[in-house]
Order: sequence, then structure tokens, then C-alpha cells
Amino acid sequence: MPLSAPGDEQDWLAAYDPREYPPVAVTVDVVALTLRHGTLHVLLVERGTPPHLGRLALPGGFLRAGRENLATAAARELAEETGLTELPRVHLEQLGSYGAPDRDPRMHVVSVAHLAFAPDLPDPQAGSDAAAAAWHPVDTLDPAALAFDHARILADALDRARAKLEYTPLAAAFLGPDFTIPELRAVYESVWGDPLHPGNFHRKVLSVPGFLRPTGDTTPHGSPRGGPRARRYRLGDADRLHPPLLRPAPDGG
Amino acid sequence: MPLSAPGDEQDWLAAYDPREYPPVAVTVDVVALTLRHGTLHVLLVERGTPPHLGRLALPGGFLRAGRENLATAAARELAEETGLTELPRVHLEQLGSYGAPDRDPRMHVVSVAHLAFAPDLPDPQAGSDAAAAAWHPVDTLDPAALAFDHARILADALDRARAKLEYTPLAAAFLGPDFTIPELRAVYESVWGDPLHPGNFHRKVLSVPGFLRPTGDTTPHGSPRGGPRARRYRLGDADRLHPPLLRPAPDGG
DNA sequence: CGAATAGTGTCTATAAGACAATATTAG
DNA sequence: CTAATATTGTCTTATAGACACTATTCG
Repeated sequence: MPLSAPGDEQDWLAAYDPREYPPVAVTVDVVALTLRHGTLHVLLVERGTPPHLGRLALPGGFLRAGRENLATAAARELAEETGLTELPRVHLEQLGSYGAPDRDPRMHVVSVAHLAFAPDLPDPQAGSDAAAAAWHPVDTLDPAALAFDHARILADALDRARAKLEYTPLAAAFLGPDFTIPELRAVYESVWGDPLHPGNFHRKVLSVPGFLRPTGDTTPHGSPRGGPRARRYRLGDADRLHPPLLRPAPDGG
Repeated sequence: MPLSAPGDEQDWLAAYDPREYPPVAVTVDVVALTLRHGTLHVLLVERGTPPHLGRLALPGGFLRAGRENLATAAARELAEETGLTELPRVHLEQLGSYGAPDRDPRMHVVSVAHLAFAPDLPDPQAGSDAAAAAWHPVDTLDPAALAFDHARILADALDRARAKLEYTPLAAAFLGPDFTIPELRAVYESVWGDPLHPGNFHRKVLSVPGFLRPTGDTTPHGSPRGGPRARRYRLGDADRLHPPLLRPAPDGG
């Protein structure tokens, strides 16, 4: 219920003037994930200003008030930090908002965090804005190296990513338009951190209706250490996996 | 990355003054769901001021800058609109943020929507703030009667609620501390809108580890139209259902 | 050739759904 | 008594996971 406030706020609401209002800033942050050399990486920038100068942070910035919606702002920030004007084949979704009053020492900042899945993108060295940005492996990343509450946001993003692979075809967002089932399995193994049984995985993904559609051709070569060529697939029309690909259960519970 | 902005914004950021900044308001809205007489209801208020005067809206209001976080603000708004100072046994979680520039005609408002599951609460007539609030059945609600983009928010909330029942024990949040398996089944049937097989449901919920814990006693009476007394249960310690209770598949795939 | 891998077959334990059966209670 | 309901039992079918096997390709 925007701008309708209860009780004692209602009077001055009628004659609303934003300049009298205690300020809240809205920013948009992006947890951009990609796979490089088979391991999961996240895009981080090194902060050039205080607070947390020199520490790593998620790419992000202010919402341009009155001019863009949240998803647009997230895509814009991601494009600026990667130096890519085009971001083809990148999945972008909202993750959640973080609004603790003290999460930024300067003022109350509400950050709307987003989650991006991208195929292997080039190193963000080109643009000037992207100079401080780089891909970092998530498994060797020290959470204490992150500024603000970005370690928490990253942790939430990884939880969400792992869950999304179970019941959506989004694993393919880490790959090109065509891909093989072993490549798809590598995505699941990297994000979930568990090795999967090749044969069972193969049969299972093929059994999900609408997940994969064969292109008819195969890879030109076998895998680096031998083996036959793999068939190539494209995404089907399903936007949910029925039945889902469940992770190996977290032990006893 | 709060307050770290790329390129041309970086200069004036150092000498940041919120009064020079294009204003964005942050509100918190709540989609509060409860079960009354076996049907799902949502808490709505009738707007007393333009825009959308007289139309129905989700309860909500401004985030108190610098003084509260998002979840606290949502709980406060819900308490104010229901007239209840205590909100025991209410599950509250963040749903998502809505920030299209034109969603409120007065200014750019980012609303952080929340989702609440509550046991059958009294009608919100008591407090003055809650005068215009009432529970509305969701299945007979005309989406066009809702102000702003609240129909979309409500639809997203229902999607989330239906999905959450599959893999979390949150159905119990609609019930008291003790409940019977038929009562729990009624929650699933109301939220999913499908009748479930009593026998199979019974066995299935009991088979999920950590979901239900028997209290040892039973209901004092049978159900209104006959039948034996039902055993009472309390929630177990699981916060996820493994394996999940999957909905009947949406037809062909 | 030897090793690694894509893809298929087979078997078993488990789970889901249809249905039946029994016991208990309301009216 | 009759109807409705809680709970348990049984059976069939689908699925997950373990494992084996074949064919293909790299070095």
C-alpha cells in the first residue's frame, strides 16, 4: 500500500513533501554467477571509496528514481560492471531486499539484491567502470572479505541458485544455446558441490518432459580424455521441471 | 553495493546530501493469509485517500528510516491493521520488491512485499487504524478491485504460498499449536484448491521425518458428521520437508 | 592398445496413488 | 442403525540409485 500510512502519519501525508521525509536510499545489487573452468565464480568489485575501502563488494548502485524499474536497474548495473553493453543469454531475477538500518554506516539504505546466471563471460577489463571488477571463485572466497552485508546476500544467492536448479531449467543459463548432457551435469555438480552419477543423470534429465530437445547433431570431438561424441541439446519449452531433480538428501534429516 | 555508484555518480557521492537526491520512497506491504471457515482469506484495507480512493489495498506503510528493518516494519504494519498488539504464531517472510516507476502516480515508490501466514485471527474492528481492514476470500476476489499493482503482488503471494506448502511445514502456521492430520489436510486443500486423498495424505505426512510429533491425546469429539476422534500433533523440528509433498501435477507437463 | 567417457540396460528399494477394510463417533 | 470419518492395509505403478555393459574416441 504505497503512500498510504496509518494514523499519525496520515496528516502530513496529504501534503507530502519528500524533502521533509527521513531519507531512505534504494540501491540495486547483483550477485552474478558464472562457471569458469568448471568452478562457480561471482562477480565482485573492489571498493574505491569508504566505507569498506579496498574490500570486495557486489556490483550495484542507485536506482534511478522515476526512470527505471528494479530489473532494469540490475541489468544496467551488471552491464556497466562487466563492460558489456549487450548481455545476451543472461538470466536475471530478483533475490530479495536487505534493509537493516545500520547495514550502511552513512544512512539507511535498502538494497534490492538480484541474482544473475551467465554463461562464461569475458574478464571485465574493458570499460573504465569495470576496471575494479573481477570474477572470484566462490568456494575459496573469504566471507569476511566482503563489504557491508554482502556475505549474507551471497550466501542467500547460493542457496537460491542451488534450489533453483532442482525445479527449473536454469542450469542451462550457465551454458551456450546448445549443450551436451555431460556439460549440463557439470553445471549441477559445480553448483551443488556433489558429484552426480553420469548414467542416472543422463536418463533423468531426458525423462523430464519439456526440459531438453535434441538438436540432431553431436560435438565435433569426444571429451579431452577420450570417449564418444556427445549429442547436443537445446532447452525445451518447460519453465519448471516436473518432476524436479532433487539434490542428494542432506544426510539424516 | 550500497552507496557506491559507478562513474559519473561517484563525485557527488563523496559529498552526499539526501536532499539533493531524486526521491524514492520505501514502503512495506503485507499479504496476510488466513483460513476462515475452510477458505483462504487475505487481509485488505479500503483506501481512504486518493489515489485509488475507496478501492482495496494491501495493508502497509512507510519504512521508518533509520529505525527499523524490513521485517520489523512488516510486523508493525500487520499489527496496526489487525488491531492486535501481539501477533503470536504468525509466520512472516519477505515476498519480493516492486519498484516500477509508475506504480504509484505520486512518486517512485519501492514496495517491499511480505507474506504472512496466520491462524484464524479475529475481525480487525477494534483499533481505529484497523477500521477499514477486513478479511476477504481470495477465490471470489476481483483482481480489478485492488489498488496499484496489488493484484500482481497478491498473485505472486499465492504462488509462493502454494509452493511453500510443498517443501516446508508452514501449513501448520494456519493452525493452532496442536492440530490433527485432517485439519492439516484441510489447509493443503484450501491453499492448493484440490481435494487430497485422506488415507494417502495421512500416511505421507507421517512419513516425512521431523514434520509431525504426536502429542499423545486426541480431539474430545469426532468430526461434526461422525467418525472417530483424531490424534493431535505438534510440529516437529524439521524446517524443510524431505521428501516434499508435491502437488498433483499440472496436467500434461 | 588402454583409459576415459557417452549412452543404455537391469535390478532393487522406495514412494505415490488407487482402493479396500476396520474401527469409531454423530445424529 | 446409518452415514461419515480416522486410520491402517494392500496392491500396482513409477521413480531413484546402484551397478554393469557397450560403443566410441583420445592419446
